[in-house]
Amino acid sequence: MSSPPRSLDETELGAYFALIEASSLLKHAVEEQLREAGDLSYVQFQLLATLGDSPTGSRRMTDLADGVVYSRSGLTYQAQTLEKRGLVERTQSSDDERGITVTVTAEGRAVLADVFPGHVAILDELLFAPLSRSDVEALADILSRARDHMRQNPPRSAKPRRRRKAAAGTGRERT
Amino acid sequence: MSSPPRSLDETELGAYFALIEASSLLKHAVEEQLREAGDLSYVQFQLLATLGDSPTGSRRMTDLADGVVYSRSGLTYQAQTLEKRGLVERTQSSDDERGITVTVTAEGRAVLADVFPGHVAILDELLFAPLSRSDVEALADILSRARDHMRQNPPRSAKPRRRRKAAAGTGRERT
DNA sequence: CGTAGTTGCTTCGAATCCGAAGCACATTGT
DNA sequence: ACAATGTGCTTCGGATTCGAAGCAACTACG
Repeated sequence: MSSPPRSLDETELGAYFALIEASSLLKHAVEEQLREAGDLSYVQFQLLATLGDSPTGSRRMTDLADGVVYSRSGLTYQAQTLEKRGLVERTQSSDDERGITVTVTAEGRAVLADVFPGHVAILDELLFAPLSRSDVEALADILSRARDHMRQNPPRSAKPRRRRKAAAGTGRERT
Repeated sequence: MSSPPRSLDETELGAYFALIEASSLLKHAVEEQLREAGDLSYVQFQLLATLGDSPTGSRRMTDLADGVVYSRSGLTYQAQTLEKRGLVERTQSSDDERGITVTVTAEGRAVLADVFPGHVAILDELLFAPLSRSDVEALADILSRARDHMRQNPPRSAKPRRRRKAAAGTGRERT
């Protein structure tokens, strides 16, 4: 509310840049592996993996969107793409007439299994190779906290679908 | 070459997911702020910031591409976009007839200055708020090492421009 | 000098992504 | 039951992305 604008020191800048760069590089590498091994985009892999993780192999769209950092529309797009390939199925939720339940198919699991070893290998080579055990532990701990914090504090996005009237008048709008 | 395929333990998975999620969330948040504050995409901001960092305010395209994790074509696109808005200028390198030197304009610097405080604020709120000083230091240290390692080891991308002959016949291409 | 291979950047086509708007079902209050 | 509001997902339009192919300028080497 009142924290004065301050600049970042060198360490903070370093952490920020390293975070962005490292994740970008890793993501690019993984994306390439996924494309070659199973013709999957990163999101598609994330979706399949999330579904495979579930005991029933299925989730609702919204839960998926929560798990992956993705826009709803992007999720719809990828779910449709995966469905066309027969890697997932989409069925109406029995509970909620407008809810869609996405389920990974046998073929989806097969593709997942096909891709996974290479995926792990990339992570080993690129991310974990230069890190010690305690590095990995520290990374997991620190970044988990950061992630949880960010999930709780949607910065100014995730608006309630339409700034509820004028309650959001933070004086931020332009023009 | 011979490391047997192994699975990742819980900590490693945690570190990996936390890295991807945290960076995604942060990037999304920052992107939104940049769009609202200065109508810049993340890459555009990175480019301007990189240029602003340089003493002369200019760099060659290739050096820019190295600094940012980006495809060449994407860089060309964004440089053109920024040029149309008058935030950068592109001139032929005197040295190399085919080299392009990109220079940030006064207006580009203005936009940068306009956007920067909000940018820092977001980082403070979302990334640094839940972290201690030593967390930040550890993060900077660990991720810098990871990043440097990845930069040195292009996984299988960054091919010498055309897989030298048929050396890459892994039998993976589909039809 | 001339030819071959490299390197810097752009163009091209297609895929992917997002936010805003829209539609349909659900829930709540009266 | 009805209206008002909230929620789940999709559609739409446009922006951004990438890899592959292409063009032009450099470099090496005979």
